[in-house]
Amino acid sequence: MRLSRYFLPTLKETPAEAQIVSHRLMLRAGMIRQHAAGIYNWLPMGTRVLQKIEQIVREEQNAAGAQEIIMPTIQSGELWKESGRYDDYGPEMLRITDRHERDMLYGPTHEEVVTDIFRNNIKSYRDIPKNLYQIHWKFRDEIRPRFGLMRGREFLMKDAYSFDISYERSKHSYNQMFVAYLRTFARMGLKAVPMKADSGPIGGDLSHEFIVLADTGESAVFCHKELLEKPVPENVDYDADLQPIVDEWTSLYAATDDMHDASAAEKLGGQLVSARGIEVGQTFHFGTKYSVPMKALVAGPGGEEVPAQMGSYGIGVSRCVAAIIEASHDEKGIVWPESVAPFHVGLINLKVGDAGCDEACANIYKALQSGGRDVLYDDRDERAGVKFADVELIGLPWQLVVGPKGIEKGLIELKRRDTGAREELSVEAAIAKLTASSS
RNA sequence: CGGGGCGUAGCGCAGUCCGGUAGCGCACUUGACUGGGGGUCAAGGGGUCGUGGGUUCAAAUCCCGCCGCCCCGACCA
Repeated sequence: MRLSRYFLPTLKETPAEAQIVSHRLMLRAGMIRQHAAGIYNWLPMGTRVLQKIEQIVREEQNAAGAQEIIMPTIQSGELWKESGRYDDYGPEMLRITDRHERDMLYGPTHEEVVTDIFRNNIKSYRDIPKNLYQIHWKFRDEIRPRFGLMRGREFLMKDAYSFDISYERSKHSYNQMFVAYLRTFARMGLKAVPMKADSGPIGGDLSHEFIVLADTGESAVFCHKELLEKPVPENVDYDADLQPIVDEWTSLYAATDDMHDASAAEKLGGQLVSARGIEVGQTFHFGTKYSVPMKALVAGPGGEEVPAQMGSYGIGVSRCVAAIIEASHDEKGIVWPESVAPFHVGLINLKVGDAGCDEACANIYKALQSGGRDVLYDDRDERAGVKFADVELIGLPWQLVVGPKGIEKGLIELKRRDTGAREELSVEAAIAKLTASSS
């Protein structure tokens, strides 16, 4: 993409309403603009990152055996009356009446709808397990939206729902999502620690919040130091027994504020990490909470009808964008992990109009693109300082700097955003280096 | 919803106390000079001062209502 043609309204100064770093940087880097309290427009730069994250989530969900569907954003209130939540949910649910005075709502979550899909189409234990997920927009009319995307009212969420014949079997579905989450967040460059969560009135131990440590986190969290360094599982066979992996991750102490056991944590001594955390995902087994009232029954091997055992698994996709920035930025701006960066390389032409620079940049631009790299080519007729500041603000992993002095010697500069390391090399060597590894 | 703060040009702000017809920096436009880390010089454009009403010869400024945004709290991916 040529920057001169790209819609990228960067800001030198921080808008007054933005208090936390991710919100500030997203506004300054031209990723988002606020539409109303807790509701945002996603501009091209933000959209690219959001889609990168979405794709990682999608790939890992698919690998774990979940199947993507799309459910409506506007739902019928009838289903919610069936489950009993229409009256329970409260003002957080945005209620709408259509022209025929029917009760509708903008979905804050989709247990009812997915349960309805399930019961209408699945009748036998032979047809399950099933895990259905979607990635789309939810609306929750928060009392107080704040912190930009961190607590918006409208947000992009991945929500998966598993259906099993028995509690024992549903544990496997739960474990599949648990392991998929470990991998998903790691691929985004996030260190997300699974922490025991309050599973509410249902009880049981099958609920975890996946927490990213960051100073601006909304809640206090505590965990064993080792959890932050633990490598995530590779080449997972999701049909195999995943319990050992889950046990390995859940045997070390980790708890959010409301689940914190001070005396247990004390025993860790110097191994205890006490920090703030951002919740980026949650896994939750809720059994027959919806399948019983909504009559989502399947015939078991003996012909008896039993309610499906269900679980739900959420990832705050748009929140992840903010969480990644909270976890990865410096005084100059965002430092994107390569896997979610909107572009791989920022190509800076220091002297637009100089024949040598223009030609070298055009060649590099073309070569990198055919090598599968996303390149943001700063071909604006601007001073060097402006260009460097912008490229660093938007946080691309690599900078390629092409200037007349270097070109005379056949050299350009390659710089990493995260380490600041820079080297001078030939055009060919730079292209080779940037197209070598896949990411 | 309780408490606090803010609304003046795209962004950051001054002016409000003490009423006299709107200003600064950045951004933007044009030209020249420039060119290796948020340029220089010159000339420009852009604002019903959130909104409705009131007081007054006169309101960004004083009074009343409303709307919006931000922060702390209760609530939450």
